[in-house]
Amino acid sequence: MTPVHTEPVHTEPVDRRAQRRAAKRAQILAAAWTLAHREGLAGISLRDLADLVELRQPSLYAYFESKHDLYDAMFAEGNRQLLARVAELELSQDPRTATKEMVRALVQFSTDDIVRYQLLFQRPIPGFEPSVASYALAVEFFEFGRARLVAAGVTDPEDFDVFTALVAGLADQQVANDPGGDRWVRHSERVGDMFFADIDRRRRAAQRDAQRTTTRSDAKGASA
Amino acid sequence: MTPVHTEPVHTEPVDRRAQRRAAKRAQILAAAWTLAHREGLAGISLRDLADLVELRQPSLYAYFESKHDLYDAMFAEGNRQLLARVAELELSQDPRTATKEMVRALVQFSTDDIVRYQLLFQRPIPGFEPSVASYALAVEFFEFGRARLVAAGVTDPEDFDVFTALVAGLADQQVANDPGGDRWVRHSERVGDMFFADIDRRRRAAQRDAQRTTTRSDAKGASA
DNA sequence: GTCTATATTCGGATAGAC
DNA sequence: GTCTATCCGAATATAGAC
Repeated sequence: MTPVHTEPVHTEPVDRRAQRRAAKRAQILAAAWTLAHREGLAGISLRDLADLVELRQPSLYAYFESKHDLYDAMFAEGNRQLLARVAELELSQDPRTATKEMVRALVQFSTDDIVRYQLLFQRPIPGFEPSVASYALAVEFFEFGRARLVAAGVTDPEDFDVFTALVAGLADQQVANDPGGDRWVRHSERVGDMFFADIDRRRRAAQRDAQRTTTRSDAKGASA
Repeated sequence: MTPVHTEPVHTEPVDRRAQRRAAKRAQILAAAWTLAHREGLAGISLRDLADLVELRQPSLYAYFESKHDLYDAMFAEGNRQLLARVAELELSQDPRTATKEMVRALVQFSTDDIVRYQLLFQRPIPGFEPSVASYALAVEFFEFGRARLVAAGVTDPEDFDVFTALVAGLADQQVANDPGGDRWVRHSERVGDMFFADIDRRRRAAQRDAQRTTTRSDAKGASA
């Protein structure tokens, strides 16, 4: 009963301690997602969360500095999942096909978990702003998307704005009106084709204009 | 000072009473929008609201049965404003042009007041569902939009789903990333053209397929 | 690191006098 | 219809013992 040495009890290797701590943190995070699915993101209460992981509510503060800190961890986790999803995609060699595959993956990812979608792409928690570290993950995905479009020959920022609107619209409608389904997911390729057809159409129009200007004003001079 | 008859004081015509009441209700509603712009939709507190209209907080219950009832009135008002906006549009005779004008008007309407947009098109208040009467206004606008597309020859529900996604995407990106600006508003016509070009392109493809089937199997027989 | 106990704040809603 | 007074609930966060 009465230990002769208290030393051995306290000499649990630091690695083990950190490991146990990380595991508990992960458990709390998982429980937070469960609660968010049940009550909504804003509906998570630290009391309920503590119950789920068999802790008292104040003990959560040993793992997260505040509720916002918890949201921030969820935001980071969601973004890492998104990055992992696109990383495993085995994209086509054809850059346009690859772009459409990415669009579908993103819309599918959105409908797979709508509270995750809300946390990543909407602002459902008043006052919550991700930390710079977490936000960097979001930027990383954004830049990945842009790179796919650049590879497909789309470099104009205006074109990219149009593209983001198309993707956002598919995801938004999917999540809002057919959560978990595929009513808008299945239009991903079509919308991608629509976008590239528009790019081509505008390029032809621009070429035609340039042609007309050249022939009319000066046979082969530089335009003013 | 001391009234001989109390009667005249109480015989204020019912019309006047109702009028005063309606005016106060409108004042409260306007104050609620002001607060929503300042603190967010979910950030409205009945105490602050009462302060703004020089009432005590419980007195608000003489005008609204509950906070949800207040949100419902705001939801209805926003939808009436949207219907009024499109009603005054003087749409073009050409149905495709008219459709694009409507798209621009909706995206512009969204960026004109982002909390109104959130209330009408997102679900920022957990647990709030509009009443049937208010929801009917939203349906009315939806049907107006569908009628414009039918007039433009677009009747396939799948096509309409794609269309709603495009519009939702423009509004969503506009509100989220350039509130009050026009970074996505200005792409309204382009996206409309993109959509109709896609409709045409798919029709040509369908015709070509039908042609090929007919010529190959039976010169002029009905397809199986 | 976990606990008990509590501080603190704030919210919507109700009772009942006038 | 408006008021004062109050209820009731819920939430995050902190203090301090163990």
